[in-house]
Amino acid sequence: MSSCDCELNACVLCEARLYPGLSSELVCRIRNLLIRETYSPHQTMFWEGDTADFLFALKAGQVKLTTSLPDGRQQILRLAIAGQLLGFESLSGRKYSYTAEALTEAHVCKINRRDLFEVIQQNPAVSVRVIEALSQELEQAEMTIRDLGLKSSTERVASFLLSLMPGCDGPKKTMSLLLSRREMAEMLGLTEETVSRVMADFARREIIENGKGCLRILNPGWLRAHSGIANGLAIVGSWIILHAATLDAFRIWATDFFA
Amino acid sequence: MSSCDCELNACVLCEARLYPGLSSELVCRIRNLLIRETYSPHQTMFWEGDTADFLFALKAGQVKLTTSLPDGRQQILRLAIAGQLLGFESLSGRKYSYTAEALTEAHVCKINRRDLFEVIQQNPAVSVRVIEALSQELEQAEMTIRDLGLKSSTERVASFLLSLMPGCDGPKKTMSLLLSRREMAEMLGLTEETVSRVMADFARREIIENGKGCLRILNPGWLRAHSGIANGLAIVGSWIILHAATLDAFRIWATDFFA
DNA sequence: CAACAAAATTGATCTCAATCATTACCTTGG
DNA sequence: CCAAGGTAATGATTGAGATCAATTTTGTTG
Repeated sequence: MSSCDCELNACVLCEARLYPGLSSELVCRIRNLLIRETYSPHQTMFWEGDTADFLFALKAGQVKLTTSLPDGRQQILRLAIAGQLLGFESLSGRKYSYTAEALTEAHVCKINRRDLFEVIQQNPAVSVRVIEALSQELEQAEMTIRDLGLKSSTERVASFLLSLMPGCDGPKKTMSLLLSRREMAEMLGLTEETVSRVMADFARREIIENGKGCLRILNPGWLRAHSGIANGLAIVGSWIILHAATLDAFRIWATDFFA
Repeated sequence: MSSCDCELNACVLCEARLYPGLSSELVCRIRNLLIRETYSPHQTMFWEGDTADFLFALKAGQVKLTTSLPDGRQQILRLAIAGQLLGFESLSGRKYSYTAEALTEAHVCKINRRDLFEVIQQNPAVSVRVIEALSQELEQAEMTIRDLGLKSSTERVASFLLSLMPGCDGPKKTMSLLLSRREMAEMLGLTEETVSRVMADFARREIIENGKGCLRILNPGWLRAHSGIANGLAIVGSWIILHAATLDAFRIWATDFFA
């Protein structure tokens, strides 16, 4: 396709994440509908309430999604990462339901909502990818609902910190913390002060170690045990009491243990 | 297609919601992959942790989606209604991430996960529908996140009651309340007692009137004003102070008012 | 570097909702 | 009829986290 004005391999991430297994011809056709953009840190991609003309695929970087009640109370819905889709929530509505602000430099592909329909109707592989991405985001959102509905402040901060750990491999790895205390509070449904206190407590117990804008997790095991995802299991006399929800995890553990 | 063993118009909702504009031939082909099922009230469709072999489309009825932490704390994620999809969150994983229990008699179509991929790859119209449905569910989930993160107990109960109102038309209409106090609490991130107190308070103020399993909203305006979605607006001297998030709603209100 | 502003920490107090406990109110079945 | 068990309402008390306030730390700018 000679009218294709983009090199095939220029947009690796985009291609890898959205168009695996498509012919180069098809990719090119789609490419012409896509607009690539880069946002710098703290730049706002779009505002809650704006007319949602474009939908976005995040190729690299991290984006903060915020919504608020009319009286000004703010909630961070999630931190979008590479591979996620932005703005699809407004597919049937007309307006963005949240504000999207880049935390790091962010590379996106944006597409007009009409063009999107054309693309997904013509490219089954793309629609499968979109469905998978949306399903995963829905699952993640539902886990957030669970956490906000059930967890204590300590558990919320603990699970948040764990969610920052890249591969759950080695402990003691320093990593960057892009959010301020206020933003952490806005994510976790707490106040700035509470987050600060919990973090200070963690540091005092030598579970974490925090410098400016970065963080080192010294004791991920403790965090896991106090993040609410720990197994509910009690030993009373010669009885082992465990919650039904834990049964499966226990089975695996027990099999390993007694092998 | 003679091998089609179902009448075309037997499954109106299913067709209407998932397959608009498809040829009857295509619909028939898809139909053979679909399994229709009916669940009675309190029957469990699937359990959290079960292998997710099937995905569901809810055609009629109401289904409660519950998840829990390993120590037994429970959270209702949402009440699924006709037109919504169930189990898609497990599309890339292997297990259901929540338990689905019918509240009313529930009519569903279920489909094997492999067959689903075939269907959406062959039928662009279906995938568009699925994408729209998932987007809407994601938007709804994000609104729930906002509510759990920000709202007070009164605001939570008020918005929950409003969400039960069918068409926001006339007030004073009696409707059925399918959830117990405990279940309302599990939805709203509160305790049974708190919900009971707030409801009693509403009844005392003559905002609602509640019998067993049913409910009459006497003053929807009050509920709206106290559900957290009310406009943030204060008048100080000759100044009108309003939050940026309210600006748009205010503009519309003001235009009407001064016309 | 001083001077200022913003972010973070820490302390004191308060409040809303959780917790604990009791009673009332149903429904169902013997 | 009462006994039993489950749901709801209500009271008394506690407690986790919010709020208010002060201080320290960090970052920014002339």
